[in-house]
Amino acid sequence: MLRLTKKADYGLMALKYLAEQAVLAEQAGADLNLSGARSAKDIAEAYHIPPQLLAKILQTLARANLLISHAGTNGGYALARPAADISTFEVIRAIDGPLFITSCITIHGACDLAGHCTIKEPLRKVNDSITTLLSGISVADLIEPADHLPAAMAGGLVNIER
Amino acid sequence: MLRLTKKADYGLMALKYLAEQAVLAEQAGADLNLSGARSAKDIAEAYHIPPQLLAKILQTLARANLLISHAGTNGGYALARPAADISTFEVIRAIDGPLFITSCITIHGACDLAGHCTIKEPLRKVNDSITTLLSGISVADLIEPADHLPAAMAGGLVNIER
DNA sequence: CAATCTACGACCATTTTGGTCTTGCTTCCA
DNA sequence: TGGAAGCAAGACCAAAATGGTCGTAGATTG
Ligand code: SF4
Ligand code: SF4
Repeated sequence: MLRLTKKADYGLMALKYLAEQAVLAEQAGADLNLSGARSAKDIAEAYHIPPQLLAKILQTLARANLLISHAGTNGGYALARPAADISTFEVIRAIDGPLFITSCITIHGACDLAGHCTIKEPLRKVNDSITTLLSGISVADLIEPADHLPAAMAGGLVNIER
Repeated sequence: MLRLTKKADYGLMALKYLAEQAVLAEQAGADLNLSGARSAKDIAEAYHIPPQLLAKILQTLARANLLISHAGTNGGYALARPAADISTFEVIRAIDGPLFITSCITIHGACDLAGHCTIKEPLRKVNDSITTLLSGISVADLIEPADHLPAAMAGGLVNIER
């Protein structure tokens, strides 16, 4: 249950890696435009994950406008936005699709028991809570765990009532 | 991603159903011992879900001490504890097994990149947060959405730092 | 133009999930 | 006392999701 797919896992790792590279490039005063661009192969090697698979993941990430790709020699991928502006939720959704907890929520009306299902609404709340939680965590937070996370969202998180 | 299996879904529905039955039985001043016991078939029919499958789910739930089973004519299942004392987390874990977000967390050390994975710890925090969230929601909360949910846990929920 | 990248889609193996069937055991009660 | 009604357990199977590969085509640079 509640398993994060390996693809999403890989994606997050790559994002984090790129975020680190961006920081390094900035420190070195490098060209801001392509700061920290790395090829799929480089990242794959750094983490020992199947290069071809990672490539595909990065492509979907690029399609979702989370990454900027640049083909050709010395090309590669770079973050489309500052790491702090990319939430883990976006990443996961981009990779694994918009599917969420129950079948009914996303594949709107797919579950044939939707009519006499009494558990649907409460579960949607749980779902929302998790979404909120994930949305509150940026890629930047992954690289250096932050304790300044939005306390504001706490209320919405545990609130199941309408 | 983060998909709740249908089995868990069914399980929750059944639990909720039994919780309602328990309330009804109590109101009618019925025998407290087997209050609201229902057969697997009854529940399955009420929600139009495959009876055999539901039966198996209820069995695992009974094995996990969440339900009490009683064989024989007029037998069936009843909640082992008051609905307010059964958390959705327990239910889900009983049915879908202890698997959680990343492979590394539960199948301790299964992921072969565990060594050079830098994302593991932060994800564990996220995982814990979801666990806490789920643990805070009881079956009783499903039947009648409560707004008196523990605000105390909010802090722990969003805290990713160590 | 050649090397180095990304882009995209088809394809396949493995695992997980959802669901069925069969067989056996327990309890009640007529 | 013997069914009927119920649970218990396991083998088994079909469909879907996941993880991963391959091949080909197009962009970019030097
Ligand atoms: S059973 Fe209810 S909660 Fe589950 S998918 Fe169907 S409608 Fe949604
Ligand atoms: S990649 Fe990292 S987070 Fe994902 S399973 Fe492996 S060790 Fe855990």
